[in-house]
Amino acid sequence: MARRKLNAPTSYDVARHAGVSQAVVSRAFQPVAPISTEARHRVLASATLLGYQPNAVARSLITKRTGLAGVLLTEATLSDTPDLLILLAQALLAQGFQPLLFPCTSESEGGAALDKALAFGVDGVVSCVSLAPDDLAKARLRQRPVVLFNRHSAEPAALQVACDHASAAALLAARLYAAGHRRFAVVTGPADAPVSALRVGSFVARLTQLGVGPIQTYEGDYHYESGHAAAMQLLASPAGQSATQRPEVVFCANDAMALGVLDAARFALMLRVPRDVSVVGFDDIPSGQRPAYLLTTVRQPFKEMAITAARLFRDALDDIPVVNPRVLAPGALVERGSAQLFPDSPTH
Amino acid sequence: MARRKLNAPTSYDVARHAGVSQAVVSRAFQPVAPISTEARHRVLASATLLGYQPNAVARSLITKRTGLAGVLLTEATLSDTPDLLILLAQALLAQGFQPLLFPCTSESEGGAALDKALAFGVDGVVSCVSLAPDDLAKARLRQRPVVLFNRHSAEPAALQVACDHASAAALLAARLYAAGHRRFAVVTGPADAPVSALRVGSFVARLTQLGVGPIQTYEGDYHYESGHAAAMQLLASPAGQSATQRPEVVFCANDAMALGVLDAARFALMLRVPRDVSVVGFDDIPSGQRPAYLLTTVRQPFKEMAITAARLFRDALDDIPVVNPRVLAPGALVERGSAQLFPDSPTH
DNA sequence: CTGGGGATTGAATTCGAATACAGTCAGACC
DNA sequence: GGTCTGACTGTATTCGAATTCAATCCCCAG
Repeated sequence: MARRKLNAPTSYDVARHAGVSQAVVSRAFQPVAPISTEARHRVLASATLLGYQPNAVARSLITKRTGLAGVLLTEATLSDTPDLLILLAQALLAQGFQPLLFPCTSESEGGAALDKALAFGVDGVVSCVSLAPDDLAKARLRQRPVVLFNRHSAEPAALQVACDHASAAALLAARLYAAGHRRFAVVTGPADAPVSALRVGSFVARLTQLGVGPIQTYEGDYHYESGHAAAMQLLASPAGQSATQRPEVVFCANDAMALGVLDAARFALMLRVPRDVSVVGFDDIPSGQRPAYLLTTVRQPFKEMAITAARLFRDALDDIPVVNPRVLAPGALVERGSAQLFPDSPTH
Repeated sequence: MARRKLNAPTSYDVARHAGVSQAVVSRAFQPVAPISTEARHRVLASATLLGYQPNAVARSLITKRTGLAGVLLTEATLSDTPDLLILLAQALLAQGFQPLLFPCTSESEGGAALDKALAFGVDGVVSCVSLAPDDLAKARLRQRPVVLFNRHSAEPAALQVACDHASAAALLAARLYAAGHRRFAVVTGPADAPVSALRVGSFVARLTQLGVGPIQTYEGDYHYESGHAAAMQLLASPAGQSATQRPEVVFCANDAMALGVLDAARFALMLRVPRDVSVVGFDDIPSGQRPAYLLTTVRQPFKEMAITAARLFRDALDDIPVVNPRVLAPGALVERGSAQLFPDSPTH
């Protein structure tokens, strides 16, 4: 394609107009630099007159900073918890970084996305996608901080902010057990989703510890529809299966699937929730809060997590020693109406 | 902050390793360039060995292309229709552009966001925020295409992709009128939301045209809660107001508010939907599709719109003459259970 | 055996701003 | 008055890849 002249004024144009050298123009745009106030005013006046703005590309070439923060996330995360992106973007923006999006179709694309981000010259990355130790090493070699968000790495120095999925899930399991439930089923996320593994794994482990027998498992994909399908399989009463064999509790690896389970139970299977079956999820998405659902779930403190991640990011970039590179934020149990959580209330 | 050496290999490093000049390395990374296949292979081999990737910043400085597409959107849009961002991001990615996010807190920040985007060196912008003619002019001066997404500009040459909100809303109004409804209420979005104005304005205009009398209006803010509040005011039966004065239809400028209206009607006011009141929205968000809501609404063909916007963007950037700079995509009426749409069925 | 032409190559320049460094200038102080 | 200091200013260089242009090389026709 033909090179086109882009009549954006350069620092030389401004310099000529203001009667100074290009270096002075450059200095006028830095907060602290050896330049007289008089010169600065004159330059800025000429600049606004000509509509000049420093070219970020040229600046980045020499400063090695672009002001860009790569944000790696899967489409699943994006559609499942859209608020996360807003909060993360705001937090990064507040620290002076523009979020550059790298959507991944699967959890395994993290490495490629990181490479791409580094090639784009991002100052660092916040990753809501798993990254291999090699990838982290590559970024560190380039002095680019990587903050893992709700993802884990064995690397002790890796920066990570995550919700304490395991503890919350274990607590939830214990509460349900204490309420008298003994027959459980779980709906997992896709096999490669680390967060699902953490949640479901911990939930099941706690129950097993408490002596609960085999727990039915259905592998979902984080979407509403798969929750619906899960319920149809887990809760349906085929000939020969009595209601006393039906799970009393269905725990889902995320809220979207829990809503699917809930709707299937109520509208397709004509079960009463929570009387016939308790449904619990994880995330606390807005629609679960509505009176039509009143989903009992675990809330992730996304806002705080996002702010922490952005701060960690910035500190690492500024070589400020990081006190605690791995932040675990507690999940909060949100009790609404979709689960029987009290031993005294009748479960049948 | 101290300048730190970032040991990312440069084209010179690769050149030395491969025993060629820097120019050859550069050429090896372009799809078509005067270079022998043998040299290309050798360079690429050295490159992978050293972990070299061309520095996008340096490249951009000379090519005047960054491969970045600014995406301007309000937080309202982001939280209201999160799928839009995914689809837009995917469509831009498919055309070879990385989406750089510019979240705006209000519709009035578009100009500032555009300036920022231009300063970052984006190749162009897709804006889901209103832009003043001055802003568009500025971008054109720099040869940066701007595609308005669901926003309108009087400028005849402006690139725009939008859902035909007006026609869809008018059609919806006519259908409801034909079904026998005569008492209407509307819940608008925030005053500065152009899309809300289009939808509500057209809806009301069509009804007025059909002879419907005064229509109650409630100004919402696009959020679920404001829909709930709207319903409490519009549908409550204070002393002296009989059910025959209650609106038969509540039209909301978006689905989120419609869900709020629906829940308030059913759970707070104990009205049956659609028997006592019909509720319609606009957008077709996932939760409205669930059996708990079955919201009657208008679907925006976001996927097609996103693809069109990305294509328009690319074509404009490549100087490919744009056949039709203003694309209007039809909205599809989605009839579910939340509104009485048939004249023959009993409305009382 | 030689010259022409196409295919490659490399040296040098370019993009635009930041900065090291050397130079200028005014004022202060002795 | 001379010199020193500090505050600016300007020149030249730098960042890393793309590209121009002149120089080579190789192959083949004459």
